[in-house]
Amino acid sequence: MSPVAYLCIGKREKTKVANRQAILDAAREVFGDLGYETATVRDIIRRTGLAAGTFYNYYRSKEEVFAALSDDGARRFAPILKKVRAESDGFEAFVRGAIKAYFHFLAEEHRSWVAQRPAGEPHPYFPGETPEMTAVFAEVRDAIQQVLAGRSGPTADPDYIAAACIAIAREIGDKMLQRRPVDTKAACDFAVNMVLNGLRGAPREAT
Amino acid sequence: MSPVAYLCIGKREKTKVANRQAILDAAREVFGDLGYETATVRDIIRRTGLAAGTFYNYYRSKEEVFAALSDDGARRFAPILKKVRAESDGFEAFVRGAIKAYFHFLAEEHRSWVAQRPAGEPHPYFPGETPEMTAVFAEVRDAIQQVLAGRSGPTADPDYIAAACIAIAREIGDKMLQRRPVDTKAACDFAVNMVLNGLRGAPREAT
Amino acid sequence: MSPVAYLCIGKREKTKVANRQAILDAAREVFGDLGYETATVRDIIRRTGLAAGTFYNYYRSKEEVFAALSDDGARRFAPILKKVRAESDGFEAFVRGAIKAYFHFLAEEHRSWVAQRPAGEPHPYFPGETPEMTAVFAEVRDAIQQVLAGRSGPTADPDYIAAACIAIAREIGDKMLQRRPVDTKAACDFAVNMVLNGLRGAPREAT
Amino acid sequence: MSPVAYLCIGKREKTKVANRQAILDAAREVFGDLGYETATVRDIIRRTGLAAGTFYNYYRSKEEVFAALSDDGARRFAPILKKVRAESDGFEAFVRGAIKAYFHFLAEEHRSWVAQRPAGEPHPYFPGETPEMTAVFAEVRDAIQQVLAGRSGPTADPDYIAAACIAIAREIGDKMLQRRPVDTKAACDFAVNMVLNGLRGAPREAT
DNA sequence: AATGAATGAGAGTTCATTCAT
DNA sequence: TATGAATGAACTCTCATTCAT
Repeated sequence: MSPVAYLCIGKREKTKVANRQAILDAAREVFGDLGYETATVRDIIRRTGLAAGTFYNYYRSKEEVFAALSDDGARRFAPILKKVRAESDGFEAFVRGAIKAYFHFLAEEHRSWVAQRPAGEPHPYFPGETPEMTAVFAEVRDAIQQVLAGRSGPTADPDYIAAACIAIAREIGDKMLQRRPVDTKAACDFAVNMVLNGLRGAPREAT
Repeated sequence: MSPVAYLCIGKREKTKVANRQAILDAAREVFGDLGYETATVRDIIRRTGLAAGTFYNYYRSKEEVFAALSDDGARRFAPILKKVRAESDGFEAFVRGAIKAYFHFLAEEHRSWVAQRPAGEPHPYFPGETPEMTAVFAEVRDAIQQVLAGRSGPTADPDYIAAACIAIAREIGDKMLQRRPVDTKAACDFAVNMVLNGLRGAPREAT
Repeated sequence: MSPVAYLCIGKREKTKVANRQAILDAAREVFGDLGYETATVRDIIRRTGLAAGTFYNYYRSKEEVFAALSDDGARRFAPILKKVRAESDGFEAFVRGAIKAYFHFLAEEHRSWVAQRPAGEPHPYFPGETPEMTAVFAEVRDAIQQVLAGRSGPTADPDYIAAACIAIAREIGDKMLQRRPVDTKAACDFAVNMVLNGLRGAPREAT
Repeated sequence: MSPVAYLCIGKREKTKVANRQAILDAAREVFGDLGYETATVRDIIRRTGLAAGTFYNYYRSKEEVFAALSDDGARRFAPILKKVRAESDGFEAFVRGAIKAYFHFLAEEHRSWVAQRPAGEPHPYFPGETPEMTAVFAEVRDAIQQVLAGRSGPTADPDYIAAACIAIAREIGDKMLQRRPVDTKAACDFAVNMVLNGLRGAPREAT
């Protein structure tokens, strides 16, 4: 409408992108604070300062913004993980690199989504179940299984192995974030040790 | 009330007990299917065929039936765990016994509560987060920490150790239940191996 | 069934009367404490120690027990009022006698039904609206109107007069019960004065 | 929000105000018909034709709409009463003015809230207990007591006096509204007479 | 595109009443 | 007749979503 509309990136355009991001950020915080079920769309848009209806211009539902959050997390962690794989020489190096990367990613993320586990609530929402992390774990699982598949000799139960590794990383990562100060080095050492020593027995059986 | 109440149980008492159990069972299923938050009291009573109000003759709220479920699970697992501790000679024996007991408990339980993870749902409720298991894990954590505390020499990070052990047991137990046939022996071997080997490194650091 | 059933007044018979009275008494208390609307049938039967269903053997509904309470109150006050009328010589004597009788009746009644006016509640239930008193006022209204009708010369607005007298008696009676000590004499004097002097003007107009 | 909000009112704002008023009016009617306790939020919104949830966009609870109604009534009557006090020379003039003002206020109000006393109902809600009137009476009580306090010589029981005056005004006002045609003049004369003559005796005692 | 009031299905819960025992 | 568990309609209130502005 305005004659210069095609010259500058319209304020509207910028707002559109900014709003999408604002909603995403707010959703991350709110899901972190309240959990997926407890969180309401109102909680999310209230935190953005936008109007209720505006939410639906960007996401069709609470579920969709959750999915978007997963994508977002995965999209940021995926390249990190890929780099680790490329640079790792052997399974041990990969495990060490991946856990380290994950713990740093965890620590550096907005702490906003760290679950505030409300005491009385029976069903807390914990970091590893964050939309972002759910997607991350899927990536990790694939990576582990591909690495294992590439190893010489048949490997015992790659599905169990991936599950156990992720369980350890998730649980220790969670505990790590609850401590002050957050000590990624110590957590990393513990988790890597646990995984590598733990697996030392298992694959051997298969040899 | 009647002095012979414990000898002859009237039909009323029988249905009362049966209803209480029916609600508990329905709640287990519904929580398993939908998760604590999504599940509604109506979902629970609908599954029993009872009337809406009847739920409140037995439990005062959704939260209370959840707690009852936790108690129920814990009450049944606690003595098993205690027996394992009493009969175990050393940490390894305890771990082996506890994991075995847990996996058998898991397998023998009503399969009713096995989460049906509906594909599209963003926030599944998985077995290890079952009310029953939540309580069980608390018991296990205590047991591990007591056993660790009793060992000679300072041990590295009992909190991390307990967390990792439980994470493995939970995750592998979950995976185990998803396979057909359910092979407790294999799952048990894997988990025990993982835990014992995994920990072999960690405590050593502390010596 | 028992062979002597027709000889003695069965325990059942006695219980039946006693239960009816117990429910009535409980209802009086509960209506007094909570108000008609807030009070529940459960509240009433709980106070009697009887079972929920038993209530319905005696009264068909909450409304019916309320009506019974009204009758009860009226039945006890009616003869008192009748006696006052019979013994009163002239309007003044009647008013004096009736107010005195009412205030004593009020003071001597079980204090149970004195409204506990819960502070925050917007709509308290006050003594004059007690089922018993509602019926009493109807009687008084009739008495006043009959007395006025019997007087020589047409009287101004007997309906207004009755309303005003009752309003004063009710309101002052209420206030009286709230004071410690309860001083029926002072309240009585005030109310009688108010009514008699107040009316002195009104009927005169009609002469 | 818009800087000219007070100049041009958008259609939205208009309906918003209209809805708020519609709910208030409906509440007045419903409270009048059913009484505070019996009335439900559903009853209120049903009468407006709005959706159930809409009620909560305006009032947080039944209690809040009741309070709003009280405020509304008091806000409109308070200035009238204040004017009467300012213009009245002496107690008699004040009483006469206040009662007249009250009766006119009563008559001119939306008749909507005139209680429809359904015959069978055991616990009618009568005008004087209307949320609006409850607030009004509090004001009147204060006014009477202040006027009495300002009089020369100690006065007998100002609390009883206020109670009696209000009782008369309330009751006669109520009766007045039930008659056709509504004759404020007659009711006013009767009530004023009653109050002034009635009090003529009482204060004298104290002299 | 942004707004925010309106919507109405559905949540948890209560309670007068019924009915098998 | 007494019991008290079962019933289910109705309540207050929430919230994802729609839609007129």
